[in-house]
Amino acid sequence: MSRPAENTRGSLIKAAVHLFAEKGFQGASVRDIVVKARVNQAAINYHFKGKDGLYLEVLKTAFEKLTEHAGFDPEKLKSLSREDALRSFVHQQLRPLLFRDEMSRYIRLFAWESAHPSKIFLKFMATNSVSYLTTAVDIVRRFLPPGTSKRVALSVAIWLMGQCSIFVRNRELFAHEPFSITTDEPFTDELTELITRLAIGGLLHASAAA
Amino acid sequence: MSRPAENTRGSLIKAAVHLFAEKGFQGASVRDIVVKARVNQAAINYHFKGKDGLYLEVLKTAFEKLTEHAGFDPEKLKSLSREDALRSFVHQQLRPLLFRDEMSRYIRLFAWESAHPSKIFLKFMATNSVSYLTTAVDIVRRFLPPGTSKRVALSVAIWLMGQCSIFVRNRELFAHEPFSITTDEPFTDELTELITRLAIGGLLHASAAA
DNA sequence: GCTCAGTTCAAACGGTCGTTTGAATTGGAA
DNA sequence: TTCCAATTCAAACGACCGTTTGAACTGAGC
Repeated sequence: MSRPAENTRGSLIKAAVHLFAEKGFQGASVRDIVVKARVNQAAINYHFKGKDGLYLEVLKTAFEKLTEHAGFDPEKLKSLSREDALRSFVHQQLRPLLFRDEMSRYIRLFAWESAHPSKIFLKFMATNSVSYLTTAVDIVRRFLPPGTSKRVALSVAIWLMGQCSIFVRNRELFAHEPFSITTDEPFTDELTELITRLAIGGLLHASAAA
Repeated sequence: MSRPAENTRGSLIKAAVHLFAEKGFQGASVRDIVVKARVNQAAINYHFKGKDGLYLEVLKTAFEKLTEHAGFDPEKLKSLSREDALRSFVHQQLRPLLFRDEMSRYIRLFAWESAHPSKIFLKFMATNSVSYLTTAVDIVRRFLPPGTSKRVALSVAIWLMGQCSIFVRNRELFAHEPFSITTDEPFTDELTELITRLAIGGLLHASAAA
């Protein structure tokens, strides 16, 4: 295998990340991508067996980078108190706020999918999202009563992630009027504390009521 | 002008609302729309000067209906207890989960826009998102200490909306493996109660700590 | 030198897209 | 009834889509 082959693959993925993030899967044509990547038209089909294959590879890259930057260790969380584990989780969820450029492109990729997920994305999520989710479920279960159903625990885990994701997802919108929220490190730390406190309160309250 | 002309316009808009909401602007073809509306292929160009013109009209309709229906009455919320006001707000936010009424379809139209906002949509958000947000701020302020800063109150309001929006935004994703959450009416009601309880707990806890 | 996978390339394929065309149809006004 | 503008219609247009093709090129191994 010659070296240029890897170059072609790499530049195709890089160009595809940019264009899929900007225009979505349907909006970015293979011709747009090969022009940006400076490779031949047929390269996508040769290296990735079609546009779908390239997209799958892009999703893999995005997920890897996101989890890598989030970088939480499920084992480490278990050694912490439930409050500290929750705080650590929230902090990691909010970390993309600090990495503006590359990370926001990956988040944007997933934003496209949430409205109408493609089959590729669904297949991908079915296998790859489990670790994220089980971590969240494990944390909230330490606050919930022992008998709490799977469905409720799952809902609460999603509830927890929603409190963080809205800030991450709409970071650009909130940066402008009338919100004017600048997501620098002090704000992120402050927000981590705020959300952690709010979430713990909710969990304890719901737990006591049940 | 004859009567059938208005029928054609109306059924085109109605069909377009359905298909744009379901598939997005790019995903819904003019052929899909005219088939669903049971009109001729050329009707869109005759009545709306193209697919863009139809989309503009659809967005206008959605804007009108949403602002006119407004979701809820801020005055009415003030007459309720703070707990009931919160529950009402949460319930309203979760309404799109049921995907039954036309209002949910309009909200879904905007979900598509959030990934790749058009200029029309951005102008709309600048003027209309404020009312939603101030409503949320008003509600959370009834739980927070009197001296709470504007910035914190705003963050808490966003926090509250995030808990609901994650379910709405990712409804379709959560419907599949490994989540398998079917958002029927019983579940939505249950979720309303759950989120309300969690949110109230968080607000009281944060309030007491401050 | 020659061989031969691996890789790149220009060109074309069949299909769908949004839009245009020009004739046929409709229904109220003269 | 005749007229005429508004509307509907079947058919086609050109552009773009993802993909395929077969030949040309590349470079390590013999």
